[in-house]
Amino acid sequence: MKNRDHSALYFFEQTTMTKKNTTHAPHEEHLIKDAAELVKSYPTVPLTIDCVIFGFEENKLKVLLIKSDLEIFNGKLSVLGDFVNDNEELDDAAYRILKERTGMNDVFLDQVRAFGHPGRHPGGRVITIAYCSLLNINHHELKIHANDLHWHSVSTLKEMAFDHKEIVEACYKWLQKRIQEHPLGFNLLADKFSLRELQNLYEAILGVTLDRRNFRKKFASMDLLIDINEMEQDVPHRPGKLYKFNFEKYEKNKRKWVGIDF
Amino acid sequence: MKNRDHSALYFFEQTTMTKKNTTHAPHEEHLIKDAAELVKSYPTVPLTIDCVIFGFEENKLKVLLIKSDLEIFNGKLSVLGDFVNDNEELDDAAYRILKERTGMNDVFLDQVRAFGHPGRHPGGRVITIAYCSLLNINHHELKIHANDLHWHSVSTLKEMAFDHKEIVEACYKWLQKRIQEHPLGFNLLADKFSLRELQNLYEAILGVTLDRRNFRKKFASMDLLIDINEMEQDVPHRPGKLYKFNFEKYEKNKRKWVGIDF
DNA sequence: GCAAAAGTGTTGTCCTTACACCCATGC
DNA sequence: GCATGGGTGTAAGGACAACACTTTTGC
Repeated sequence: MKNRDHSALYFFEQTTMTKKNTTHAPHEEHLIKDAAELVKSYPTVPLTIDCVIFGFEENKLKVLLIKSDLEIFNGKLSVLGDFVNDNEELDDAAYRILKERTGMNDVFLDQVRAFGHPGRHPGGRVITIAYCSLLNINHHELKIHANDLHWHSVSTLKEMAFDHKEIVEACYKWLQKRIQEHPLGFNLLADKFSLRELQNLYEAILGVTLDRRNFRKKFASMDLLIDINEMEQDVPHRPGKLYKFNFEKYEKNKRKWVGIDF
Repeated sequence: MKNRDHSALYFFEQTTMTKKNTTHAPHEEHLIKDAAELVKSYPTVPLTIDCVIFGFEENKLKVLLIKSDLEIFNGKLSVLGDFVNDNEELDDAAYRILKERTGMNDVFLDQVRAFGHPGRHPGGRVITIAYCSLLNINHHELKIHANDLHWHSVSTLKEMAFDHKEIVEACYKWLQKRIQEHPLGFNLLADKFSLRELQNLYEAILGVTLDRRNFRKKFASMDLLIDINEMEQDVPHRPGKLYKFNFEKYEKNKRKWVGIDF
């Protein structure tokens, strides 16, 4: 069968059961009538969500941490977590936790992945699903300081409670990848920002230094920044121009992506 | 504070507690001594894993499905799932399920994400974690045909049981992205393969047509294919050269990745 | 006037794309 | 000899990397 002459869509319009199946009669003898009973027979496990909330301040990437209130961890740091309520959407639970801890709910929040190592919680098996967020520290003064809630530099993380070091690192890698493919960064700058601030942010998150001219050219060629004809104020050097990100245009054009590269 | 003159690493060597913390005494009054009791107080939920196993045959991408044995779904299709045993690693559970259903365990398997919509299972709330795999259909004859296990064309999926349509689609998107950044595709070709086979695979998975010369140049420039000086046999046209993928070299060189693009 | 950062252009290299012809094999 | 896919090269355009000097402001 030839392919080259077919449009790509053609592949996706064909019926393709393998022959093997047609030689077997369907097995309909043991259908389960009571789904609820089936589910009751499953083992169950406590489920939590951990929110890894990154912020940016003084040109450093930070992450919001508390001291674990488990005595066994002896004051080690932990990310913000809580259990998921019965019949609560996972995403909703994540936003609830974020709101409970920071008062914010106008922040994107993405699921990263589940962590379920049986020994990860000293009190028994607990599955956790990590969510990741990025927000502007100066937009969210911490009103609660229970458990020593604070922004901690990502670069100086030592031991943490549970497997939270691993979770933070997984989220950090996820973030590094994500910020290169999506305009996350603008969520953690002020509404108006200078190109220098934008570059500092990328450099801090990616852990690299970038050529200033090339960086500016890159964003200029994307044509997604709006020059608002304002300048920085109160800086101890020549003030830079301020921009806004053109979210509308970004949403319209999105990403036409094909590019094998590994 | 200036950044431009510092190496990237410098950012990651600094201590950065915010001032806010130092103005608050630690709250040590309510430490929890009994972690097990704490965990016992959490709600629990059944946890399953669903394996979305993609295969490639006759230039079409397929996915391994069974008929749901829940009467309520009336024979609708479902991916391979099972609950996670007590104290079983999530990854282990995924490999166990894959092995139970296909007999295989030399296949990569990656977690995609968790699905936890409260209404997704008719028997009550069940959280599932989707794992995704890609394998060579011809390496794995299906020995079990319980529940009408079969390879189903990805392009003709209709309604499915549970939220499995959503899960398959999420995994398909994940796969499309993943195969462009990682050499997954070689797992589902024979050990020796022609460039045409490789291209067919990419075209089928990505749903595009690619220019043959450019495709070949791309892989030639990567220099990750080993020309084994053999030719295709028994093809009804001019035979092509056969290659192997140089996994060793790939592993050594990996990916030095920075490239903002959205 | 000095320190600090803003702003700006060019060149070379590489990657990507588009495109057309002859070749080897089976039938 | 014909049908099918294998194999190849080139030119143009775009993206990226490297690189240095002048300008503006606060102090």
